[in-house]
Amino acid sequence: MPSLKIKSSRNIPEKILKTAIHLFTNRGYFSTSVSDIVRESGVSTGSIYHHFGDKEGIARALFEMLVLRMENAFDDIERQHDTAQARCRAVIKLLFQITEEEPEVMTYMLFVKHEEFMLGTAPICSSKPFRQMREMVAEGMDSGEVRPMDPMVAAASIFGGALRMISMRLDGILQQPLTEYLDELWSSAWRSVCQ
Amino acid sequence: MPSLKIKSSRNIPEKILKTAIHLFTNRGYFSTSVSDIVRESGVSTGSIYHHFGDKEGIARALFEMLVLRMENAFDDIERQHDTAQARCRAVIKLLFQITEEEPEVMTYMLFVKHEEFMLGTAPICSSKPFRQMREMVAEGMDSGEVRPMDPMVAAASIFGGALRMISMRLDGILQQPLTEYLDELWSSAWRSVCQ
DNA sequence: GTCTATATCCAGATAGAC
DNA sequence: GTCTATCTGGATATAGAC
Repeated sequence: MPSLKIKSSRNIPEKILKTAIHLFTNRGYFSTSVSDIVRESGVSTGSIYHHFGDKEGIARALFEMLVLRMENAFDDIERQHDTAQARCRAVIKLLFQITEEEPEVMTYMLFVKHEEFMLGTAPICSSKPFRQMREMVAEGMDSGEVRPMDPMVAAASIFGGALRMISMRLDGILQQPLTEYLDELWSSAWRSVCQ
Repeated sequence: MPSLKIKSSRNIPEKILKTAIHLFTNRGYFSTSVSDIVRESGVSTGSIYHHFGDKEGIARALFEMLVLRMENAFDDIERQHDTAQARCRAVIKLLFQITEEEPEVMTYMLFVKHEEFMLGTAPICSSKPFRQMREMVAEGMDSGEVRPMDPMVAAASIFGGALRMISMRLDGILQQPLTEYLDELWSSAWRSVCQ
């Protein structure tokens, strides 16, 4: 499984991105000024604009990078498992792990309203990783693992609980690491759609 | 069931709030200037600051009003139904109705990151309506309607799918009104936690 | 490629007449 | 209570040396 970590080498674009995701997720995009990024990263204004064009460019680069990594991770899951049940469980397990290991990555992917500052961007649930998740469920219905029902309802039922748990964990409402809830949550999720 | 509609009388604070929720949910809080509110509402800068103190005050008034209405609606549900099953279903039905009838209200309640501009505010899932939802599930576990399990996992399992459907509907991914999915979604949700 | 210094603009907020 | 006119700070972005 490829790490989703932002590589922490000393090169400048990566320093900028690391600082940006930290500030964007903790204070919010609009409450973070370029000067804040300059101060926290130690990189100059000029370099930032040289590499990313403008502030929105930083957000865009970050988003594209993280979505791509997520796509690749889901592709791996599809290769390593061949039932809908195993794939969906692996997706949830991965999402839980990322939430624990890199909460800012998960926050930026799921709970930042990108459309507000990245104009013309589709909402996150239209993105490829989300489509992959729905596709896994739809294939499970074709194969008979999942009972016949509306595909959107099925996808929401399988993944909805997990996404709620992630949200609550990131908001500090759950004390235990998500991985400790995995088995119980998965068994509930699967009961909701299995034959 | 009390309407959650913002009363559209001609008094000035209400005009301001109506315009504000529209702009905040469509463009975002930070991309909405007070001048935008002035232009769209026809109310002057001076009046806005007179009534709400500052821009954040508008957001705060809106939030408190909507949370209170939601609390009251949930109180009604608790009075009108006496099983966890009936209560949880009624909550989902209500949320679906509000999403269809007043999408901006639902967007502002659920998908706006209030912490970013209302400093010191707890995340929405710590708010009373969310606690009421979790409480309904916990009571169902005490009474034996819901099988024994972690209460947070149970709540996430029951309401997670519905919240996903709301999110997808507000993002334009679902073509049908949510009310048409209610029966199928509820049957999946309840299967995940029932005995 | 990286930096410092600076220009420009527009946001939030206020003053004070009516 | 409502309005218009105005102030001020800080934000994004650029210029140009090194």
